[in-house]
Amino acid sequence: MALPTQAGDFPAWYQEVVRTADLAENSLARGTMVIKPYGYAMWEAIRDALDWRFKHTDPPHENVYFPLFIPQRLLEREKEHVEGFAPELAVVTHAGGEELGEPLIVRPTSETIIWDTYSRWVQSYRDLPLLYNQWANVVRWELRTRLFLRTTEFLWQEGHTAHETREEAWEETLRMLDVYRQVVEDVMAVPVHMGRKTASERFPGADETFAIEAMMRDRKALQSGTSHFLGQNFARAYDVTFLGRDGEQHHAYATSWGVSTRLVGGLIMAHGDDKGLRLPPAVAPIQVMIVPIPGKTDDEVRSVQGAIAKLRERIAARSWRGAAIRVKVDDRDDLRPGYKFADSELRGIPLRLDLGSRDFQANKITVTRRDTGEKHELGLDGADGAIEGLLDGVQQGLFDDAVAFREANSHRASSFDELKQLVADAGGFVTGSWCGDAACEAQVKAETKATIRFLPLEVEEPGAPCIVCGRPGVDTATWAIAY
RNA sequence: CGGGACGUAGCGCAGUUUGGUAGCGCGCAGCGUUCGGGACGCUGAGGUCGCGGGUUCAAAUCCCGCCGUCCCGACCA
Repeated sequence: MALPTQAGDFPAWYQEVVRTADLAENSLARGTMVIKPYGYAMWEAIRDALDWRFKHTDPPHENVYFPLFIPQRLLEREKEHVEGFAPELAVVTHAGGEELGEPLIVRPTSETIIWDTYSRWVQSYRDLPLLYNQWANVVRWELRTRLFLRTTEFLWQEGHTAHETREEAWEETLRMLDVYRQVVEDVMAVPVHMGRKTASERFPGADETFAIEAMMRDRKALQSGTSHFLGQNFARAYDVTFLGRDGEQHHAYATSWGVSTRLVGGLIMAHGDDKGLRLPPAVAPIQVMIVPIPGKTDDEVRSVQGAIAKLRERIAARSWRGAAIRVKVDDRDDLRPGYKFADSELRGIPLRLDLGSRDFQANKITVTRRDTGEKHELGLDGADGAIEGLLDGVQQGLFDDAVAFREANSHRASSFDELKQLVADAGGFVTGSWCGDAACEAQVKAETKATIRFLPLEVEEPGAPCIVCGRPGVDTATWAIAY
């Protein structure tokens, strides 16, 4: 279980944590997984935080649901889009005991069916904007899969908006990217960079793709969410036109944005350590675990149990970040305390309270922070009052840890040799000047396996020559090996 | 699709070279001793050895065919 120092060993550690912490397991169908209650609860916490923010933007978004199946001809309307997704489509050719006249695609994403529908919903500029999101599953026939990070079927949300003007759609694209940043940083305690993608990493059919990029504990990058400015491409392909204020017909402008259950994988890999998961309290299905340490005599057992029951109630009656504190007593009577300590750590529970008869007699209780391992002694009577502050501490501590780790593993390169050496020896993020040519980008990938993870949100002239070819740089790029 | 490895109990594996009663660790069930950092003893349950065919007195083991999984690469939230 030791956290590997070599990137190549990381998958084994990851697999082990996902399995032993009881988050998910492989299922029978190729590349798919069964998400178990503990793992699903983590997803729910992330999902709810996102959903709330979608609904509280100005103007707000609403949820809708579109079908799982997409008629093949519909998908084929947008050329770049269909070419991008063709290799990874699952197609239903038989149903009801017969071969279908027209195959049905299992959605890999829903732009096509949604924009076909929007063509009937939009006639006037007064119908705009459409600000809709759906929570759904999608299927992409990936060649290699890994629990949560890349599965054949995954859960996600996809926002699809239609706008009157280019400016408005552009703003929406960046607004939702920032919503992702907020949730991933504030709730998951994972710091991210927001940036533009290069043309080669762009979503098929998008004019511009933005992403949030996080660093994992093995120093590899994980694209954690994307927000696309789709221009008028889908409006043209699906005839979404409206009569404008000027009395003329116009094509609507589009955005789409999504995050998936991959975030759960990112959470595990951004915070995990030798002992297993480390969960930020905002995501933790159980925030506080109370471990009773039974005494020798029946009297002792009873008094400890009584004290724990009272403490549990007092903690559960308190709230943190607007919700009741999720507290549990590990009352499994067939396990020894040492096992329960390790189990609580493996599952990443932010705070553990140990109470035995010695504590009870001294009227105190020991609290252990999962993120740092620090132990504090609290008075038994006022212990519940300290929990909120401690949860704040863990939430902030994990974020600060991750920021420090990322900064320690971010480097600048001024030459190709330096880039190659940094990627090979140090790993992490390497920033340098780039001429904008896809050939230079491809050369770096071929020689180092590193790809450009992001460019700054605004084009920024680096004022230095491209570190690959030496021609004038037009952008500042950050390279990394990615998941 | 190219290169490599593997398929034996719920999980992790040994046994295959050299054919001869199906094994180990963890987990699981019962009982007892334990219990402040992953306890121990005893007893027990659990297996069409991936599938199909062949060779043989006898196949997890040898031969042929098929299926599946994992790892490295190309694809990707």
